[in-house]
Parts: sequence; structure tokens; C-alpha cells
Amino acid sequence: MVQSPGGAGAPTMTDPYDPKTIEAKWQARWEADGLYRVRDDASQPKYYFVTMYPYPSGDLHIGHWYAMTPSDTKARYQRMRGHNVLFPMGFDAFGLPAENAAISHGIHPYKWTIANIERMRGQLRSMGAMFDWSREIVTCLPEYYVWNQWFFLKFYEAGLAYRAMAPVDWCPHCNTTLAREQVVGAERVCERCGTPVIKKDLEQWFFRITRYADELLDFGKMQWPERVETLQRNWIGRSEGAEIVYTSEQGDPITVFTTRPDTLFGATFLVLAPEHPLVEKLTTPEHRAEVTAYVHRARRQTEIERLAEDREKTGVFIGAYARHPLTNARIPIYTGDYVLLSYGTGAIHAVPAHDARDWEFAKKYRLPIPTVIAPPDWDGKPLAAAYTGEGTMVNSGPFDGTPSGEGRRRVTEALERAGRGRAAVTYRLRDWLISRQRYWGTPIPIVYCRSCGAVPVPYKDLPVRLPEDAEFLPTGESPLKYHEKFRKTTCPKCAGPAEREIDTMDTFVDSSWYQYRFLSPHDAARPYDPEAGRRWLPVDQYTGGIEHAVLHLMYTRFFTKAMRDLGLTTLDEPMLRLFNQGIILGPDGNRMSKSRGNVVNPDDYVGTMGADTVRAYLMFIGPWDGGGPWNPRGIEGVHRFLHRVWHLVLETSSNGGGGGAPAAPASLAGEIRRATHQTLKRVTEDLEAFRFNTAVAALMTYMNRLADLRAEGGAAAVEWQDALRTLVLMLAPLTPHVAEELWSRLGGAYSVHRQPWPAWDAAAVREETVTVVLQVNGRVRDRISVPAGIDEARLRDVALESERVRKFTDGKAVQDVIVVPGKLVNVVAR
RNA sequence: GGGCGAGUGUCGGAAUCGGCAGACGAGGGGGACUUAAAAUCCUCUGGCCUGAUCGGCCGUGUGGGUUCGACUCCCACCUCGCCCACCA
Repeated sequence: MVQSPGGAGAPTMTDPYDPKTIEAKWQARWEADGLYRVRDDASQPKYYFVTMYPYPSGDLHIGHWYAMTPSDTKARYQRMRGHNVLFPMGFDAFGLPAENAAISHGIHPYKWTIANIERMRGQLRSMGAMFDWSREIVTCLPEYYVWNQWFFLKFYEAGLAYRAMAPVDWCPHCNTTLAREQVVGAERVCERCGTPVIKKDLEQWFFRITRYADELLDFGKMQWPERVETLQRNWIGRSEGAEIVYTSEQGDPITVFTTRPDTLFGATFLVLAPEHPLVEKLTTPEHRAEVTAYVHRARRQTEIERLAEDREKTGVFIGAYARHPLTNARIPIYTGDYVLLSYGTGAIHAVPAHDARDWEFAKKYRLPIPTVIAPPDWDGKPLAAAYTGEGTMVNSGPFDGTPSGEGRRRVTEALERAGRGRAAVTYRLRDWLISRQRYWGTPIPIVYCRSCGAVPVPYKDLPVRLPEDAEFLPTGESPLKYHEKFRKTTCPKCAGPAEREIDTMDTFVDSSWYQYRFLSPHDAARPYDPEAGRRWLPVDQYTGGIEHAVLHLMYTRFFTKAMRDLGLTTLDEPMLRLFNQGIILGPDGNRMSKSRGNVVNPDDYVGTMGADTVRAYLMFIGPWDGGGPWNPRGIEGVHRFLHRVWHLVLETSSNGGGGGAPAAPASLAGEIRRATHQTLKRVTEDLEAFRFNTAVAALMTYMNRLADLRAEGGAAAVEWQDALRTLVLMLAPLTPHVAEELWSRLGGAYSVHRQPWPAWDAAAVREETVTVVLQVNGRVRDRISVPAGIDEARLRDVALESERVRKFTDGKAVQDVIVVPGKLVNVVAR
């Protein structure tokens, strides 16, 4: 303990701030004491805080620090606020990089992954975060992935997991299928590696997320950023409209979907997707050659080519006709590749006058374009372009004169009465394709038997373990494909020879329920302990990147709803609140990447300036959801701040409170107290609202203020020691090591992280005098200092007496005086 | 084409139930300490007006509007970012 010899504010020798030593010391002590071991009891209100777990790539990036240290600050703050905080950590340990390492370096994915985890665990500890490591989960261990298989079987029994042949997205580089959510951008590239995907027809396993499409659109039970809600809403893509049944002249029903049933009378042709089964059936002999050639051409084209924006509409007449459901008009049937089999019913009726695509098609093939919705200013002449807005129905038989909005309802009703259609809703959302043709994932617990078909592996035989002696091929194919011992098995039903499913699960399955597993990570009997679930769930606060908006964040919502319907939870939503932090960029403002050479290694800064400085700087840089470039100079300002705190606290820690020190004037005592409580208020409110940047700024302001007050002799005041303690307590969540050290040197009981967060006193915050701005016609002309409680009439009088105000009102008539108590007076003079 | 978000000093940013624009920090200028440098400390730092003080004008992407008063609210536009996109 450093004791200064006394004397108000006299500079004394203190040992220098040495983050390296104190951080190592306290991290060891915290661990030895189990300071962050969470008690599974209800003596305090619970607070379950999860920050997205990392993929064990091998090195902890500054981005991990940016995601995790503000989360840790918030978790620590909640703990000081008297909550029992569960703040777990784990590793998202399945995935392709491990397999790629196996192929290129000949190291088994398990070894590679575990070695990375060990390295990263150490780096994570250097953050000084209060993770409860006793609850760590590692998803590639059988004790974790057995429950993925268990959920799969449950889902299978409930009809939520099914196998189907479908045109699916295939990444030729990763050698696997992908979920639709994992294909991104206009170029339709693999979310992982950026390679353009291709379409393949394959039998794959799906989770029936579409069953929850409507429920997933309801965000009422949680507080998530609007941005994520919008992304998910757009992704689900709900469209209301009608299904309308046309009939081919051969008698086949042809169902189309439209969002505009009010335009039904303007339909002049049908277009079927080239893959539509009726194309083959209805094509007449004289058109067959042309249609077959067209369909073949369309199939050969990539999705990208077919979806290209400014592509000319093409199609061919198949020789067949259909009958309009209400008018019985004869309508030609085309096939065209601008109609997608995967959306709606794979067939449309074209209303060229009121749809830009149909317009283009009709112009090209000289098809009629009758106007059936009159724009408000319509002159009765043919339209110059497709009109897609609202209007009045015309040329629509009994519906003429009906506004288009009402028309949608009435036409749908007429179709329903005629048995030729019904109100319908379609979604863009597709079921979640979970099969991956990879090794390093959870084996899908299914066995294929020649006589029994696809048979689920019995629960008692779980887990289906990944074979450890797999051989990794440079072709990039899954080793399971050639692993006879794994593949060959017997049918659980008939005991005959059978083969295992060799595909593994999408790694997003792992993270869909991990927040449950943290509650009882070693439970061998069930995925999680419902008793612990009742105590801890739902997650009070979740944090992570926005890039998972329609991936993980949608999948985990689906999982919880599916679990609820299986009786495994009572929750509707897994996470109440979500915060998306931004992305930290390289010093050049670009995304960090090895190839650019702009990667910032946190270890470099931790080694020189300490973890506390890196933490505080990442929080100070700007609003947490903003991200931004790493400025290597900026961090020095924060480091200097911690230095100044160190010296201020230690040099004045034994002054004041008598002991022969001269008493400080009473006014100084009031100033100290006021600054302390004003800062407490600001920092408290900022931490509540995730405004870490302004919380740090408030602490800097406070520190500067204390330094000024010290120069005025404030360190001799009784309040000074309280100010120092409060400063250290407020720093504790942000910079836990230096706070612990200073707290101990101030004589505080171990640990500062067990102390309650101090409450601010509203009376102490209030200023005795306030500065009031005096304006003339809205322009600031003077600033005056007045007692805080001054009444309006008096303030008005004082303002009108101001010489500077009078200078601008001279010769004018005062028309009005607006008084905002305690803030401002505006004199209106003309 | 549609949706969402953002434009504030040299830079990161602060201030939005409408009320002192630029907190805090970086960078820069000047000074103290030092043989010197680093570190540290003090100090100035939006622009313009021949301008340190006192003082004035302009200033939060652009143009309008509402208001005693607009970074904040409304309308239109420009720019940038992200997402979706022949979705019927």
C-alpha cells in the first residue's frame, strides 16, 4: 500500500501504472477465487446476458474485442446493480475451415479446432471478461452435438424435419449445398467463400421453418433493432393476394398466384415456369420442338443469368389454351423463364396493362393489352406504359367503377363463390436446408434401408459419432462418403443391411439452441435442465453482429418456437433484447483482411498499454453500433486518461478527512460532491443505454474536474475520498483490472466487482446557480448566471435589464418574451 | 426498381420531448520542464471580418417550409452505406 506523507494535494511519489503486472495479478486472483462463478440461486434478480460465441479460427481478432468487451462492461454493470448475472462463453467449433486445414496441412479437424480453442481461450482471458468458464460449451464435442441429433429426431417425429428432392444451391468451392440464407447478393455467391453457387437437383434434409413464417413476422414479444426486424420481414416476404384457378382446354387446373386479383379481367395470357410440370403435358405436337429447346436452354442457364435485371423477357407459346375463370375467355399459354418455379405456384396470369414485366412480354409477342384499372387522370386512351398504381376498375364486367383496393376483395369473393380461387398468402421464405456434404459437422442420425427406407437412429444409439480415422481428400469431398465402417450399418427396424446418412448438419443448427445448453452444459440426460431454464430464461440481452439477421437470428427464433411446440420450453422468443454492434475496420477504413495487411492484433496493444486501455478505447471510439476504423493514435488518449486516474487516485488517497490536513473550503466540498453525482447520473444512464462512448467521456470530464479541484485544494476535503472511491467504482465495469488495483490501494474490501453500483443523489446533482442564455429574436446575445430556482417573472426582468439585450432591442418594440426556466430567455422585438 | 440507415470542425464523435452547436478524445499551433529528445504539464484550436481582447457575420449535405427559436419537426432533392430484387 502506497501511503503519501500527507499534506493537501502535495505531489508524492507513486509507483508507475504498470498494466501488464496488475492485469496478470488480478486475472489470476479472480480465477483462483472463482469470482465469476455463477450461483444457480434466486437470491438476486437474474440477468442472462449472451454475446455471440466465436468460431475458433485460431486467433482472437480486434473484432472479437469490439464485440465482447462492451458486452462484458454491461454484464459487470448489471452485476454491480445487484443482479445475478450469467455471462457464458463457448466455441462454435464445427465448420469448414477446420476441414480445409485438414486437407491442406494434414491435421485432423478435431486437433486443429481444439488447439485453436486452447489458444483463443487464453486470449479471451486476457480481456479480463467475467465469463463463467465452468459453463463453456464446445459444439464439436459429442456431449454437445448429441443434442443436435436428439433435436433432429424430435423434429422428424413432429414433421418439422423432412427429406425432399429439390433444386438446391451448391457451392462448387466448398463442395456442399447451402441454405438459401447462405447465398448472398445479386451475384448469388456462397456466404462463406464468395464463389457463385450453382443449382443442383438433390435429395436433402430440410427443417420446416415455413410453418412459422407468420409467427416469425411478429416481433411484439421482444425489443429488437428495427433494422433486424425489417431484414427478417423482407426475407420472409409475405405477400397477400389470391390463388386463381384457370382450366386448360384439356381440363387441367392451372393455379396462379397474384397480389392483384382486381386486375383479373386484364389477364390475356398465362406464363408457366419452364420447369412447370404442365409445360410438358400441355405442349401441342406442332410446338413441341420449339418448347423443348427453350426449356433446355432455360435449364442450362445459371440462376444469375436468368435473374439478370435488364434481361429481355423471352418465352414461347406452347400451343395450348386455358379458359378464364370468370369470363371463360380463351387465353393462350406460354412458358417463359421470367416466371420462377420456386415462388408462388410457378405460374402466372399476365396482366400486361398493369405489370411492367407482363407489359414487356406482351409488347414483344404482340399480345393484347386491355386497360382494366383506370388511373385517376385517365383519358380513356391506351396506356403508354404499365400502370401499377391504384385506380378504378374498368372493362371488368360487373366490377366496373369499383376502386381497385375494394376490387381485390370483391373479385376474390367472386372467385371463391365460383369455386375458381381463394384468398392466399405466399412467402419468399423457403424451408431451411440443413444437409451439408461435409465431414466436420453433426452427423444426421438417419439410416437408409432398402426395405424400410429412411429410418431414424433410435435415441438409445445416440450420438452417431464422427469417425476419428477419416481420410481427407484433396478433391474436397466428404471423407464420410468413402468411410465404409461409418457408412455400413444395420437397419434399426429390420436389422438388415443399411447405410448411414453421410451428410452432416449445417453448423447453424448448433447455435440455434446454445443459449439453452449454457444453463446445464454437462447434463447427460437432456439438452438442458428445464429447472435452470425456469430460473434463467429467456435471454435478457443478446449482442452480436448484424450479419446474422436472417441466418442465426432467424434460425434460433425458429428453434425456440419448434421447441415450444414440442413441449421443451414455454418461451415464444429466445432473446428479449438484442443489440447489434458495428464492425471495427482497419486503420485504412477497409474491412480487415490478411491480404490487405490491415489486420490489427489486439495482443500488440494489450502487451504495451494493457487490456484496460484497449477495452476503454474500443468503447470510446464512438457509438457501439457504429463500428469504424481503428485509429492507432486515438488509443493513446485513453491510455493517458488511465495514467492520470492512476496518479490522481494514488497521490491523494490518504489526504482529507482530518489527520491534520487543512480543511478545504465548504464551497469546494459542494463542488466535489456535485461533480461526483452528476457523473454518476450520466454514467449510469449511459451504461443502461449502451452508450459506452459517452460514459467514458463523462469519466474523462470527471477526472479533469477532479484534477482542477485538487489544484484548488479540494483533496483536503472529506468528500474527496468518496469522490475517488466513486471514480474507481464507475471504472470497474469498463476497466476491471486498474479499478481492482486502485480499489485495493484505497483500502476497499475485495473485490471491487462485488461492490454495489453507487446511486446518484438528485439533490446533489442540482446546481445552485445556472447559466441562462439570453436571446433576442432567437440569437444568443448574452449569458447570465442566476440562482437555480429563480422564478419566471424575475428571470424575465433580469433578462430585460441585460445591457447586451438592450443593445439589440433599442428602438424596437418588445412583442413577446419567451422564458424557459433555468435555460433561456428569448426576447422578441420588432 | 423497392426497403432501411446515415450526412455535424482536419479526424473519431457530442448535443435531438425543438432552447448555449462542436462535450470528450485525436491531430495541429504556442509555452513550461530537459544538455537534448521522449514522456509529462499548461494553453490555444469551426470559418470569415487587415481582428489577441471587446465585437460582428456565417456555419450541422442542398433548397424550401413550420416556429419566438430548427443539427433536431415537415416537404422536395443530392450523396454515401447496407439489405432485397423478373417475388407475380
